[in-house]
Amino acid sequence: MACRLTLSSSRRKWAGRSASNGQNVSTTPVEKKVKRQPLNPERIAAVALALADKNGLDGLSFRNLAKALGCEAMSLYHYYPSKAHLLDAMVVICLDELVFAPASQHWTERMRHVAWIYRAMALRHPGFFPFMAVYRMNSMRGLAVLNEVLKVFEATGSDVEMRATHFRTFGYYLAGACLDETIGYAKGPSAAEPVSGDIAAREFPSIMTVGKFFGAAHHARIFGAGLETLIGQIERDVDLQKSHAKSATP
Amino acid sequence: MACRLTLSSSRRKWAGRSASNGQNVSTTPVEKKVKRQPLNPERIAAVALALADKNGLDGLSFRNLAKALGCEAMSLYHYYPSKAHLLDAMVVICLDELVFAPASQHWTERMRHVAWIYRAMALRHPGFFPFMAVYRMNSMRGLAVLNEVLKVFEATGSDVEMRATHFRTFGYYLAGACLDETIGYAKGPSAAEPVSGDIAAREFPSIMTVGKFFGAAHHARIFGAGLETLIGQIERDVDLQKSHAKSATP
DNA sequence: CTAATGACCTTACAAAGTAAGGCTTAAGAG
DNA sequence: CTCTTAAGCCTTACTTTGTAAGGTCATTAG
Repeated sequence: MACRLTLSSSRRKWAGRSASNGQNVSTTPVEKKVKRQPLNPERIAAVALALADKNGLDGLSFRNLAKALGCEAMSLYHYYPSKAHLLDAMVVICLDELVFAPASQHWTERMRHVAWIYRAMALRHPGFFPFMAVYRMNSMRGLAVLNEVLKVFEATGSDVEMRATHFRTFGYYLAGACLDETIGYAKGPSAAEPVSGDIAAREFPSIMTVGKFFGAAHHARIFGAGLETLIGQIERDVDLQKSHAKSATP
Repeated sequence: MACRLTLSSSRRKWAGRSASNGQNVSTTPVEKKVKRQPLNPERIAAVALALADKNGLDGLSFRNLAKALGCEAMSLYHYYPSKAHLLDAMVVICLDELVFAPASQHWTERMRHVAWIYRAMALRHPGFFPFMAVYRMNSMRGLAVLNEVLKVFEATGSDVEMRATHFRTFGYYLAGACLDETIGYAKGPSAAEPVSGDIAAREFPSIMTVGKFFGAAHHARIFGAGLETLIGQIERDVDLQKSHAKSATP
């Protein structure tokens, strides 16, 4: 109930204020509009996404974001009622980057396309993707994407259970692969001794042996290998089911 | 620099103190040791893990944890220098639950075993696993686990590049599947309109159709399906490579 | 000119991690 | 039996976070 602000911090705040948007004050109208673009939801979310990708999710606070936008933290609440809503908007930006192949293409091609554009999206947002991977896609936009992908699996002509199964295993693989490829970026809270190369070489020879194929140069090839395995299996399953159906109704 | 504490909050704190551990004070020695087990790193990490699994990662703060342990937040710093270190210890608990199959078994069986015990571990810790999935396994214990799994892939007899590839795709799948199965638990920060069933049925018919196979009852079967696809591919690749090697040196 | 509206800001607070250091108690030294 | 010491736990305080409540100021409507 009593005094809460120290004089020093209070003074610092005012100093910052008068320096940062001096162009609003009527005195000394030099430097008319240094950066004072008006705010809007799109710009906020876009800058937030860029910030998250650069500094990781932990580097994205309302105050940091406001600084990047040239405004105050509370101003953002005029456009997003909470941080969760902002994060949702950032997810939407990412999801909107997913442009699917036309239905005229063969489903194997469409499936490949889904996988590669999803991965490309993840790699474009390495700092933010780990959040997306844990994001429940039960929003309007999220479900729309899932629905679109499911249409590709419908195009295989398999029955409901089979395409549900294929869809999920496909999704598991995509999420896991993209997560793994982006995890290095967003340095999460791990304080553990990042084991030195010397020790690793002595203690973990199996890791050392395969180590040279773990670099980024091999990521795309490995991703493709797993992907083709899954698509190949789907093809075989679909063909088998179709031949069964044919023999059942001769 | 001036006064910072309000009298009211200060008074509340003291009231809480004298009430909570009255057994330490020499007055009224009723209720000798209600719950005052001494702290130790193992107990702290175990309780933290239980707490994270119950309330999700966001429900795990030093203050909450201290309350669950019957001590004060700062006491935990006597055993863990930071929250990151505590999280590392929790990861170690989870990793220690992974007991691998003996090397005498066929590699296909060992691979299946790895997959199923990993999934079991994830499902035992649904609230914490999403953290693990994003955790960089470059700690001593993490690398030890990876090394152990790699030994299984060495047992296939394939060359270095091939087993690196198989290992990674296998890991992608595992991580993605387990993450997906545990995401529902840890309700992350999504404020988005959780679309109502009515709307979903109208707007997303493809999702509705497969919806009944998305329940937990189908999780194990679907996980197994993808797993067998991958193992089957690995078998085929390995056999092919071996036959090539044989024909090259007749 | 006045009033209202929209856009942005200030202040304040609770909860989080944690730095600095104080109290308490039990074990050993004299 | 007293004194010292240190382990174990705690208080206080500071910073950073999200955000509630409400203020300010300019632009536009009446």
